[in-house]
Amino acid sequence: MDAFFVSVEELYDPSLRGKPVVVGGSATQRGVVSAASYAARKFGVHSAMPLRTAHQLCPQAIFVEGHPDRYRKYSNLVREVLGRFTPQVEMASIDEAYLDMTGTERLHGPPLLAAHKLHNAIREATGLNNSIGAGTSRLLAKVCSDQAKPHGIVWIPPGAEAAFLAPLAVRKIPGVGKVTEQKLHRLGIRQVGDLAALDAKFLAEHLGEWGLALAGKSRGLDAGGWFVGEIGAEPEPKSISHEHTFSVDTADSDALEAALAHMSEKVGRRLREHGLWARTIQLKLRYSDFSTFTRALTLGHATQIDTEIYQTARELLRKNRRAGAAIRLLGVQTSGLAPEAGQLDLLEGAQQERMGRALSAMDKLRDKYGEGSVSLALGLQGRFKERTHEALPNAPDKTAKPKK
DNA sequence: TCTGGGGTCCTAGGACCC
DNA sequence: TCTGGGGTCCTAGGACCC
Repeated sequence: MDAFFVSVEELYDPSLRGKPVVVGGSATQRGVVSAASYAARKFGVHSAMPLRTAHQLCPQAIFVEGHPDRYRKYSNLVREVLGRFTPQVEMASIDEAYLDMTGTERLHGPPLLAAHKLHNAIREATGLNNSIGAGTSRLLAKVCSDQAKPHGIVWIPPGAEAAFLAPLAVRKIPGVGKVTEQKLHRLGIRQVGDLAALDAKFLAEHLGEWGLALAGKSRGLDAGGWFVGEIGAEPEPKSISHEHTFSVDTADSDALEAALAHMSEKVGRRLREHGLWARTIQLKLRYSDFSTFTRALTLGHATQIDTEIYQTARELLRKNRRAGAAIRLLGVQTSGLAPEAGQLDLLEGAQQERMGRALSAMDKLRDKYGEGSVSLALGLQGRFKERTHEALPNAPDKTAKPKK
């Protein structure tokens, strides 16, 4: 999808159309640009840029808050359209998908015709601009769709892959970022054609396993960790996390632990939604100087219980934080996810099951009556009301049992 | 100009096991 | 008295993507 977040905002407020628009928050807020309209891009504004920088570059830009629910809604609409063309659809992100069109020629015609139908169908169903790349691999399709933007279609027929890729900058290959680009430049490699001309062994020597994958990509193949496997399988998440950058750095323990409790509840809730249990809890810490640390602990069993996640994260925080130092960001991540609770003795297992059911009931109450309607007895002194403005209600004392 | 939040994959070292 | 080879799990950090 082209400038997806901006385009969706334009649907809700047509007066934004054609103007420089930045999605991500106010111009003075801590944060970065999630999406910029093409009018804003003319001023050098792009995603991942600090909001304040964007404001300097383009003072007349309109800054709007992001609305994830709206984007999810339109993403689902697009997904429905894609499903009409082939069952083998893989959403690669909220605004990007791969379709395996193998064997659909009799239904949809040759690649370019099928792409046009799809392009129009998406536009009709959502009112949103989109770009389509078509080719013999996911890598090709992805690179083509980038070249097709905005609102275009690019198809590279079989056999033309290498010639199409050769003149492109190495940075155009998905997976080649700033660091790899610099590394390649130092080796005298600037274009994809330079890469393709090299011996795979040479690349492997300088870049390890990644070099081998690059050699394949430079020839238009789906190689390396990305892009392997069939299109269409919805993979289970490997980690679930929540993090928050404070609007002002803080060393206040109550505020930090309240934030941690809030994030633990968010993570626990999403684990339950996915029906997943986590064995590893990770704490993420960022100080004022932007130095960032992670500390993890793997439990003897798996959990999806808010309090257990919270207590583990809190221990990690208490043990590892630099005393007195102001903290910019805290995060809670869970990994080692499995669909079952796993190793527990019978008694503990039964307790976990009951706790899990109680929490799911709480989740339903929150759905119905709002986030503040129920809370776990997390024993908080502080309140967490950063940015989200959903302050936790006063928690009962530690001895209180969760209500039925 | 100070740098979000949600992810995936890779690397590398150490513990531990056979 | 010096010191293998393979494998898995865990931890920490980093590149990269949207």
